[in-house]
Amino acid sequence: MSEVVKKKSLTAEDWQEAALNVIAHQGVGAVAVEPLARELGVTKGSFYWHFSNRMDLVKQSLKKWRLGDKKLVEETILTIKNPKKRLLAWFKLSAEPIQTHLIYSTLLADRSHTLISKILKEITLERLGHLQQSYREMGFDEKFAKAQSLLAYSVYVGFLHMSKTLYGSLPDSKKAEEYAQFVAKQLLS
Amino acid sequence: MSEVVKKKSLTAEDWQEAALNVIAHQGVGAVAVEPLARELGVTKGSFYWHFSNRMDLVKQSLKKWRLGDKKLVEETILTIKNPKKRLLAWFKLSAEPIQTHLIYSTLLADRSHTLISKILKEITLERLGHLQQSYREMGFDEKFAKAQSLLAYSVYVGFLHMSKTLYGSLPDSKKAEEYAQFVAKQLLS
DNA sequence: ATAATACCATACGCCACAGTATGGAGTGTT
DNA sequence: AACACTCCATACTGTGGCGTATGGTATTAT
Repeated sequence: MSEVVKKKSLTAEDWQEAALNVIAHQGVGAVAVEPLARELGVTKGSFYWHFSNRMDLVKQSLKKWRLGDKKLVEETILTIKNPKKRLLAWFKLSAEPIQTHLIYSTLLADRSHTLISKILKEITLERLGHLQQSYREMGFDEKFAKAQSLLAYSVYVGFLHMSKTLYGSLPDSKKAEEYAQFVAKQLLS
Repeated sequence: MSEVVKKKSLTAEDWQEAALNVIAHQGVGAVAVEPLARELGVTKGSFYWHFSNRMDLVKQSLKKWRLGDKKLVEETILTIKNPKKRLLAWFKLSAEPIQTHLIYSTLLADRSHTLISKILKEITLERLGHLQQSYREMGFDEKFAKAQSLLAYSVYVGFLHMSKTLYGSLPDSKKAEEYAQFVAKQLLS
């Protein structure tokens, strides 16, 4: 039914998506050219036509991921005017079983390259900013908003790892919803 | 001053400590025999006298780590009778800048081997049990104790990653103490 | 002193993957 | 029909690490 039409040739995006899939489940270190080529049913010849080298693929893949993730947050979270509701939506989205979270949680422990560390720091600071802003808008003072946003973000990161560790995958939407509600209750009062 | 006495020969423990150091900073995937040998000033010949192969080293290193970590928790946390004080002590220890936390946080994103996943799950469940027990002893009902322990443990895991991500290393004792106090205030009331 | 044992160096074969060089099939262009 | 361009296969070279085989040196035991 789905995708019966065999593609004649691959695009750079095809390679990036395959790479992101590997990153989400095995980490950046597992992104290898030849295995990927095998998986896609082609050879290295194709790869080196689309990319200059291995790191180039990783770089562009993560760029693609960041763009998609940013778009998701901007459309579903930042559009919410009420700060408390915005935070709640953030907690809920955080617990949603989607690939972007898997990628992020895998990146978090990867210190194999300065590029990764740099990206991680940028994203984290950006998101902490959003949280802090919301807490400020709720009327809390600067210091508390900062501490609370750090706490909330720690919960987010920790939760991702926990679920992956315990269940082998992210929890289903129902359990996630429950958990998000509990977290919100503890962190929004 | 320190360790002026050059050792004549290496022990298996020397290799394990070197491996744990690599794991803490680069992850299990970065544990390689020849680079380690270079670092220790010997050759592979030494390694394959002490261990049967690479995975054997990883296995024994993580075993050593778990033993040390378990001992630490048992001596400094589980001996505390008062459950609230015990939890506070746990939060404080969690924020302490010691290697064992680095190792744990690095392992959390490593899905390169079933052994790692297995170990992670065991440790996590064990620690969650301790937390849950404490919350129960504080008088909370089963369901709340479970949810709260999951939340607390998420904060712990998240905090480890956050500090490493933002500051490149675990925070100093002073900041850690501050943070632990804040967390305790939010999660112990 | 001699023999055994502990520890390590050297040298080897093997393999997986990175990256390059080049040719060639398909498709569109004029 | 001739050409160009896109995409990929094939066939290399090079490197880094794994694991083995074997011999050597220092230490300890007897």
